[in-house]
Amino acid sequence: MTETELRHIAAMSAVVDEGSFGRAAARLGYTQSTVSQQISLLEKAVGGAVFDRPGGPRPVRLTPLGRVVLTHGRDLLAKAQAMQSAVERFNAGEGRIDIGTFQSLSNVLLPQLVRRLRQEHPGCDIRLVEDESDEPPIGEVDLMFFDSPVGGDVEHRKLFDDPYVLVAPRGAFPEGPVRFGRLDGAPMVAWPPTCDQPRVEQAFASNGAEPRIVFRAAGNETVLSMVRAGIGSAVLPRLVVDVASSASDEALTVHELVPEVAPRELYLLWQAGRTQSPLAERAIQIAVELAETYRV
Amino acid sequence: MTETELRHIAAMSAVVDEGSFGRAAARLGYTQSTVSQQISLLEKAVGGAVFDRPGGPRPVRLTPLGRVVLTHGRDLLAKAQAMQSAVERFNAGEGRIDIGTFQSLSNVLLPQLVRRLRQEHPGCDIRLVEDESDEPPIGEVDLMFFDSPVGGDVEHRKLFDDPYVLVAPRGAFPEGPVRFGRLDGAPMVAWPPTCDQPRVEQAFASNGAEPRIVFRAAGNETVLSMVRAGIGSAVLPRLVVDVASSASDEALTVHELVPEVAPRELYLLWQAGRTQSPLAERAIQIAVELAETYRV
DNA sequence: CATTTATTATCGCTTTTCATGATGTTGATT
DNA sequence: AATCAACATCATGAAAAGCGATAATAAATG
Repeated sequence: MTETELRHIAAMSAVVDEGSFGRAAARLGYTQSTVSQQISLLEKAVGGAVFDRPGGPRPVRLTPLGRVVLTHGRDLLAKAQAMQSAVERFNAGEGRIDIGTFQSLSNVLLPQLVRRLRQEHPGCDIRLVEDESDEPPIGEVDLMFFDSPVGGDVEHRKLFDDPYVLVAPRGAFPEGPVRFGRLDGAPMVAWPPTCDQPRVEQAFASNGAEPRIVFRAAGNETVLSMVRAGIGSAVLPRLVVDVASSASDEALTVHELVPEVAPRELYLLWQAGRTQSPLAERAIQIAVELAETYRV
Repeated sequence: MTETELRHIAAMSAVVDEGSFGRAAARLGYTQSTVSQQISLLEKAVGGAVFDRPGGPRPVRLTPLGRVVLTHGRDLLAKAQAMQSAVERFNAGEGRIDIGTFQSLSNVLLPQLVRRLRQEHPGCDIRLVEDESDEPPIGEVDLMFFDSPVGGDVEHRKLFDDPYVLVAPRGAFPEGPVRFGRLDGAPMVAWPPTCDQPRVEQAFASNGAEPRIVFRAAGNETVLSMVRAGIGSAVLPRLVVDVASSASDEALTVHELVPEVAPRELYLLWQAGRTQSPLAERAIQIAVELAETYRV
């Protein structure tokens, strides 16, 4: 038995609408002959006539079997169309995207990225997965921000370098660069030893300075508040400072460090060898564009 | 763009289940090559890859687009299968049949017909449309019992003749045939003047007898009860009497009429030129068979 | 490191199906 | 009887399905 084909059902549906094979053919862009054969094949497939052809100029009429086929068939056609439109929406970027991030990284670039994505694709569904554990949740997300180009099955794109700077209560240091030696024994506020905080403290050690860490907090805003309150200074990526405090913050001064600490790097990661959705592709593109504006 | 085909979606679904093109092919009775091409065509149709093929013995994995297609596609397949099974049930006679009838006609043959249909097709849906109006509801039913082979676009099959007999309270008449003349002025119970009751009264008239109708009721059982109660006699089709009263009904006697009244005829009608469902075909067949047993 | 193994992709070929245009058939209408 | 408006059928060329063989790939294995 031949397989029941969507286009045959479409033909049948059109015939029912139009009341004649010929008009149905015209509507579908086929020949009457073709429709005739399509219906014939459909009838072979379902094992019986779906139309009574009274002959002459009288319109064809559904048989009982035809009613059964039509009912289900239209359902089928509707579903097929739903699928097609879902695919089209997907390809137009109206899908869903899951972006992984770390709180300490996400403050700068992510909000702009999300804003532009939503602008371009109002229908899309953007989910942010924030995870402070050391285990990056890649594999569960489409895209992920991170500060190192993890190994393994992961592709990456470096976005920009974010140099570390010293943030101090106004007056604690004279304007201009500050040598690491000056920080030996100075009171410092810092992140907990996650992320690349260890790298910062490594930098102190290799410059022969041992800071006195008087407070640790994970939130960037919290750390800066402590500094503003004069509790101590902090070594933070520049973008964190720029974003979290206005440039003309009266209570703070920002100093370059000498010698320079290896800057924090920002990467966009995704699972290797995996086809991305158009939305994810676009997200990468936008992220790179935005990164340009930060790379001084 | 190529049209999205059910068989491609089926292939995709199988690939997802089996984790490999080859195994999917085996399951579907295709070659691996064929499945590969089917997926390729499907991908052309939806405008992007649905699988990531990592190469080597690693199983293929769905892309985001693939997930969209699979979700809708499986739905589509389910609907297609639902249609096929509906068609099969229909062809097996598990469909529905609407039978039109008149109460005064239906008591004899119909119950047996329904019983046998249900026996053969336990899943089928039999609906009886009883209509006492003079307008036969043909067109709204598949099959219809009637007492004349209506004209127009109606095909018919004569089932049997049902001769009229006289039913009387025991003792009212001597055993054996009764001449019409004997009924002149006799108390009679009768149907209301619908159906072919007029024909009966016509028979009286043309035989020079004028009965005294003391009661009219539409229900056969009611009429017979009246006769049993001695209120009068009745002229009824034989089958009505046979069915409604046991043959050895102590209170009744049954007499042939002389001269014979043109018997009531029972026809099975259906709309001409219309393909009947297998269930209806079978119903006609059974009705004819049953009719044989009544045709003396 | 070379080999094996488990995969998918591709090529050429045959068979089937699709769609067409021309022609035949049917039954009402004039 | 001729005409008209339907659907059916037939022959044909084009497209696609499906197959078998072969290549290509990447992990696993020795």
